[in-house]
Amino acid sequence: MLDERKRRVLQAVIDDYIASAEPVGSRALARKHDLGVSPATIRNEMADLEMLGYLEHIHTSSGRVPSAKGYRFYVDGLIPPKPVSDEEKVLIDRWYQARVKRIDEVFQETARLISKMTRNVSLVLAPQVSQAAFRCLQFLPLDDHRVITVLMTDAGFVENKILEMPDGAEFEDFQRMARVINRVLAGKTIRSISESSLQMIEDEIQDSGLYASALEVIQRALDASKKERLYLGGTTMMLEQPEFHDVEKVKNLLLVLEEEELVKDILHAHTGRGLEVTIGRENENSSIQDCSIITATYHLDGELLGTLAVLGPTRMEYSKAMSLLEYMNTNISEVIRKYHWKV
Amino acid sequence: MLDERKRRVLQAVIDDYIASAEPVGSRALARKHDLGVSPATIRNEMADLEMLGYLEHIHTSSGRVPSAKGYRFYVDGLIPPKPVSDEEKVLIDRWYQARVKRIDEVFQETARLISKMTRNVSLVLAPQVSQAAFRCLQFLPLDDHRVITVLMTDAGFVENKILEMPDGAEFEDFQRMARVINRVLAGKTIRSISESSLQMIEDEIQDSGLYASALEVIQRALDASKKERLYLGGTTMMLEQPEFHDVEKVKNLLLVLEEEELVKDILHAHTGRGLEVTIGRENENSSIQDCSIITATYHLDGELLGTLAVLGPTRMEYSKAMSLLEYMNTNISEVIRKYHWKV
DNA sequence: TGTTAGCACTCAATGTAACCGAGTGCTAAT
DNA sequence: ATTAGCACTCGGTTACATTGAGTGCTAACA
Repeated sequence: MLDERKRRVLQAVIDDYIASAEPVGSRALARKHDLGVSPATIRNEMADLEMLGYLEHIHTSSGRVPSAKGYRFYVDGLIPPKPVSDEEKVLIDRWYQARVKRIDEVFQETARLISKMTRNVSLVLAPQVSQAAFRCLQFLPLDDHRVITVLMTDAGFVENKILEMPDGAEFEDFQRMARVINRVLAGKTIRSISESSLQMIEDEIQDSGLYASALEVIQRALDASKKERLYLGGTTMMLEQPEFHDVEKVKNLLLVLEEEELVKDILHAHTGRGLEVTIGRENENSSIQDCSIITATYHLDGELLGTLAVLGPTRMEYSKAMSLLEYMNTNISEVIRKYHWKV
Repeated sequence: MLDERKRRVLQAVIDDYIASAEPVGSRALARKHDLGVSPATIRNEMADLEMLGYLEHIHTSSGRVPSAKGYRFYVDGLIPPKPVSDEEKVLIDRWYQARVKRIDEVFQETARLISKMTRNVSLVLAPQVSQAAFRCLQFLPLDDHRVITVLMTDAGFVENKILEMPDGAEFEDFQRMARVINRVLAGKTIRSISESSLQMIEDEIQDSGLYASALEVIQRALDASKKERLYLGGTTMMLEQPEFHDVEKVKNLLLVLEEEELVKDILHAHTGRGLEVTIGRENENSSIQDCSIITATYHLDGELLGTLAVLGPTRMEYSKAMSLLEYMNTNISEVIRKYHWKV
């Protein structure tokens, strides 16, 4: 374990580097933070820290830069508390109370706020619709051979999908089907709609001669609702970070972010209860190994609903991002509770 | 008017510059395009073209670059036809025929295809929902004091919005209202729902004591449907263009593109029937004055529905982008016709 | 008279050398 | 154990010469 002074030096180095994005040297360090020792001593300490793997050296005679291990130690223990400021809280709260919104706006704006305040990319994974309670399914005629299926849930999600009517089917049939479906599924969580529920529907519908297509229709409507939605924010902001002054890097990162499934996988890797920080190489995905991700999962009644995350260069303001995520987390949980989300 | 040879030289210069992004000189020009004259002659012609304002010179002794006027002349007359290749057509057609989709997916994918094939940013402005025919409005209870309003149109658009119930209102009241509304508005274009229609509804509802909130509720549901939707594609692609190797430029452009209203205004400036090309300084908006926009409007029964556009550096492949837009335009018109869009 | 070869000239880009300065590592003094 | 001092490193900057693609002009040419 590092002694007190080493820890202070390490913290000073990292704080400095996060603020300046430049390798930090002993003299500058002694000047800014008063550690009560001379640059020479700091040099010795830094050499030790490098031996131990917490700092890195590009070459002799350029300042030190934190290593992944250094950031890890920093995040796990040294990190200075940097609570969300009151003005920021006001800003956020005002927004959340502003007015009743469609639930997807809530997620979109949450992403926007997070990225605006951390100046990094933010990611918000919204709960699967399938975790909400089924409210009703309606069919509406679109034209002679197509119907619109509208699925509604407690949380205010409305999912719609165009279905082709099987040959010979009449819209009347769909309406009858809707009545059956709604009766059987009323109040159920979408996810919990199991084989047995579908079986019941099947049984009821069978006499009407619609059996063949009925299950498929429901299945497709439900499938559409299983998709988790991903909201991105601040892809522009990241251009302000010095590490993204290189267009190649920007392009790589943007390409990753465009792959929705890939991003979801990355987020799904973090399902722990509290905040999780993944630093540089710790990331599975090699194209973001010079980035860090902070994730926060939100829950209701102990059930995992979704994830908030900040993605930035390893040199990111961990403290700020972490406290902000924590704060937004409580906010979004609150909103979801208000919307009567059922699990 | 330029004589034949000048036109050929101008075209060669622009073609070359579009392909290479480098100022083009007389020697190289003579080598690649065989114009049948020596570099010296080409130099003379280029000097003339510069006099006339079609070409520009950063300084003595670097090749020529087309001026806005040069591009304009090129676009208006010289442009080599570069039809969409058969493979590309196959690719596009296959996609369009793939399966029945939600209409918003059609627009989103159209944007993606355009940007993918032009390697530039694409913009797709979808028709206002209000240009579609009203199909039905439904209220669904969300909780004690809120209802979900679902508005459906012929074209398969489903718009939903959460409304707060006025104090003392019962969900029953909303259902009665819905019946009235649906009867009165059936078959009307949403845009054409005028004061008189609303008046009729008002009259019918009045006795029920709901008058005060009824109009407002409908109005808000309709308002939500007035919004045109904008779909963007290929913001990543543009990073491949050499003019965007500078992060500052990228940032500026991305900032503009983030301002949805601004972008819509830019597109609204072009309502002409065919393709319109706006080159560099011709753009009103100063932050895109080193870009060109090509717009194509699509129509149904003579009525303007929406816009497809490509946004790229002034040095863009006009010919390709133009023919592609034209092709996509017929495609999307076709799709819309199939979807029974009513104006 | 229009075209072309030749040539002097220009200027961005590239390469090279010198220098500066922030920073280190080591040693010796405190 | 700490620190002052000093030699050394190396990226970054500046200055300067070189290169090469390109022009403009003039004179020769068809």
